[in-house]
Amino acid sequence: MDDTDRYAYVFDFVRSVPVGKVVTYGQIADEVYAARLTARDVGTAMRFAPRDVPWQRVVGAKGYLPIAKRSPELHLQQRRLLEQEGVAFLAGDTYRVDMRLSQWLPEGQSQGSLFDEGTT
DNA sequence: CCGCTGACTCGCG
DNA sequence: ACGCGAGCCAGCG
Repeated sequence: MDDTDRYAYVFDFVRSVPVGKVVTYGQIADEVYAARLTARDVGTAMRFAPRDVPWQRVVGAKGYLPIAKRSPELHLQQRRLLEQEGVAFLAGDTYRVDMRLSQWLPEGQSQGSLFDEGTT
């Protein structure tokens, strides 16, 4: 693959994320093996994301929003966009998305929490 | 080509 | 549960 196509896999994957769902940087790096990128590179890729890419649906591990640390403004916008799409945040925490409810799992992937659900 | 930075993660205290 | 440091590797000056 050409270097110029490297991020294209990432962008395409993000575009495939349904409204109301989110994916993590690490998940993308792992899922889009064709791009051969690390989670951090996915973050770099998002800076180059075309306008038609729903960047707000990409979150950090555990639903944390890494952008919050660098740009409070982008963090606010991301949170607002996600809330519009119906993505739930953890109660009293504007920095974390409720991954159990909103993480998008491409076909085939099993959600570990389905087994851990009955914790009580 | 070299060194630093960063929209990340994971592991340890 | 939380902060901190190390590892990673592609951009950028």
